[in-house]
Amino acid sequence: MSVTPFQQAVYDLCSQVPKGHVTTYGRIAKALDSSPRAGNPRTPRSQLREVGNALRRNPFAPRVPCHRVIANNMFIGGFQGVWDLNGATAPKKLRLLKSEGVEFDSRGIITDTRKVFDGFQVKEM
DNA sequence: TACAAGCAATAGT
DNA sequence: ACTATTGCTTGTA
Repeated sequence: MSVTPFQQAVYDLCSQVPKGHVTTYGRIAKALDSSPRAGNPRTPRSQLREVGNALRRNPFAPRVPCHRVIANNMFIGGFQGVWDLNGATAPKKLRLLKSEGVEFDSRGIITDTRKVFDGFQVKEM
């Protein structure tokens, strides 16, 4: 499958998240909203799904730090399409993030919300 | 090529 | 706490 422009934008934004930081779906959606394409009125709500969709497919599996994307409610979120801390992939995501300096509590909530990255540079298309 | 269904969520009520 | 939302991606006919 080929990569769509939307996915490129999403992955680019994901790549902008520095090591040891995380971001949220809302932030990405908002960043995308800052570089709208004419004639495409969209709302952050719809973009959330698009972002999640793109990341879930994740054609750039380990190349894109999709594990640095968490939910806006500070929940770590899912991984590889599985939204379950007891799943097979979530612990992996937790360990990955922890190795980068981002810690979560036993419920999967980030302990240091200051590590949420919010300085996306919107790339012009 | 065309159509239909689904989605790692969020905001508002 | 629950419900509604909304555009893009993916898969199949």
